[in-house]
Amino acid sequence: MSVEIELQESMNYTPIQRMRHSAAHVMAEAIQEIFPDARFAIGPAIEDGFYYDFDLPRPLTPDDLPEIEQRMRCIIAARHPFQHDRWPREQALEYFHTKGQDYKVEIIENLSDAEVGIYQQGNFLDLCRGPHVGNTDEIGPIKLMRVAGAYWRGDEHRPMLQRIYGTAWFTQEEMDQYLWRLEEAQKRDHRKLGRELKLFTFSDDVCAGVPQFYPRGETLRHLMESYVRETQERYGYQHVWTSNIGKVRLYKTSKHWYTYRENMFPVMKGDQEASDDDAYVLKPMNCPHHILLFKSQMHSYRELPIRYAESDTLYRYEKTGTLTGLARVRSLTQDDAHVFMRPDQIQEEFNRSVNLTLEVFETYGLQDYWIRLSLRDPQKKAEYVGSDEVWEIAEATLREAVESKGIQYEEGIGEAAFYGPKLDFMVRDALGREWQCSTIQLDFVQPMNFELEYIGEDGQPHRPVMLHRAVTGATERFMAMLIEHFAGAFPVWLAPVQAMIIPIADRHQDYAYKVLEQLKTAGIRAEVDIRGERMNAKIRDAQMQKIPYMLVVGDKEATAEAVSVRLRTNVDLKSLPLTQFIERVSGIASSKSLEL
RNA sequence: GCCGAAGUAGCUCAGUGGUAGAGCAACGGUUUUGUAAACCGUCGGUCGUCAGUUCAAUCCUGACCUUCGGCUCCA
Repeated sequence: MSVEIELQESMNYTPIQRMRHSAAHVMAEAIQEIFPDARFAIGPAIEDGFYYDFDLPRPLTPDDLPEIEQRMRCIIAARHPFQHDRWPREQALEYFHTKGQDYKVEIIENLSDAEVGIYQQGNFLDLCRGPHVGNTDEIGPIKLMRVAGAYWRGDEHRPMLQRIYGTAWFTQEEMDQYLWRLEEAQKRDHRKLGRELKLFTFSDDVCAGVPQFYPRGETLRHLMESYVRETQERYGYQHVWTSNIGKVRLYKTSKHWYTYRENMFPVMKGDQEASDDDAYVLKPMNCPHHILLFKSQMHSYRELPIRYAESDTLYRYEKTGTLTGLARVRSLTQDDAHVFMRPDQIQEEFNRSVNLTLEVFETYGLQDYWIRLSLRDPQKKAEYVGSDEVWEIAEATLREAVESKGIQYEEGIGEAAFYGPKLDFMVRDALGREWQCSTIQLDFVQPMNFELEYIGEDGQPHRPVMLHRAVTGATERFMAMLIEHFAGAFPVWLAPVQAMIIPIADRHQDYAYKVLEQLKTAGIRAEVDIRGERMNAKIRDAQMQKIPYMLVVGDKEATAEAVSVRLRTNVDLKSLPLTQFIERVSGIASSKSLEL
């Protein structure tokens, strides 16, 4: 987000945002007291709080926060009024230049107004459009959360500034509630649950960002992927399999090489005499491979659309600093598909993709997502391939398709893929970070790169249009989201272990295994807990593993061919005939119900 | 990749310039249990890796690996 936009948006601050923005200024004053040579960048209100970016003579550490916070409290208690003024542009430039405030000077230079806003509280004077609260004592409880690095203007080629994030609320109750919410969110963190529920792990001896899945995690992956596969087939997709490696020249043809070569895992250069173009890399994306499948045969207009789907693992060398549990990995399994179609089929194929995605979201009970229409940044045309004309057609077509479908969306300028605009489904994780999952991309460019053709009704070759789409995106990232969405308590159809059989005493083990056999025969994933623990301990452990059903078996159950059913919701269903339990679970699992 | 923090037993963590501890887990024994942790005992760590400083390094310094919080990026 540009500084200009932030400053403009600040005009529309809500009361709490205004207070948070004022808190940022107070923090800046505290910093000025500690570091008289500090240079100030920007300090807006954000969701739940505020931040301010500083250029300081030394790095901040978390140990600095208490002192800054203490000084802020003093400033707040000193009841300084926020004084607003408007200075002529030249005066402001002169002032900030004299003060060595280069960042402020740069901001003013980018403003076209004749006058600029100035706010002062206590000894701190800042360039700012405001608005602010009237007096520092109107600022509620504050807490500084963390220090972080941030590039000036978000540009990695510009200086790295130090950012302090803080939170501010009108009342202590709201603050406490917010901190409690953060704690609760941390309990859902998929990295923590992934270890506790024995789903996956990472090893320093493999590769950063490459998860290793335990049996329970693999079961979960497999169920997720099977579900998408079945659904896709119902929607008319055909599955293909392409390799895990490809030659550099393939990705040069698709132009991916020129944008992403730094992110491709090199494998080897085969023959010493071979050219660089013949070197191998691990497959970073499927599109060129699917395109080869299409291109290697003649196609009639009657065959279209052709929908090739593939769910396999791609490798991308993501920068180390970007890796985050399963949410950002270097080995990602995309439920990818490429549709080759006639131009007149775009609308229908788009609808088909959207419907497929929404159906899957519905099954998972996902509601906390939003949709972004990702467009090209017209200021940075060089970063995209394809002519203006093609882009205009693609963007207009996609926008028209979204609107005719009646979908609510927000536009994301500069969020397009390098070959075309897309529709992205954005989901939030437990800690409020947003991740792109599903995506639908319209592409007129790759068919040109590969000179794709089909034979039309007129007997002449025509160029097809492509649709790239992923339903859940990457299995890994979607799993991260599901773990957090369900807090590890997966619906029955997804639970790696659906039932834990708990024999009360050793003499009940035979019956427990008999129950296990019958459950397995019925396709229910179950285990017997034969450890020498007491029943209470076994129940506790199954509960902590979020296993949907705990089946306690003792003398009564053995004689009655029954199981005593306890749900992970603490509900006790008492003794049920085994056949009745099997019927119940089978029904819930096959309907993918979220009930127990 | 950049800024900052961190890495001690399988997990959660304590600790010190003189080669380390707790709880849980695991294992062994006792107990044979009716809906969220029985009791006793045992094992377990070249303190992330490699160099350097030092009589002596888990502790200090450097590089690297990995993780965490952000920034940038995400076909």
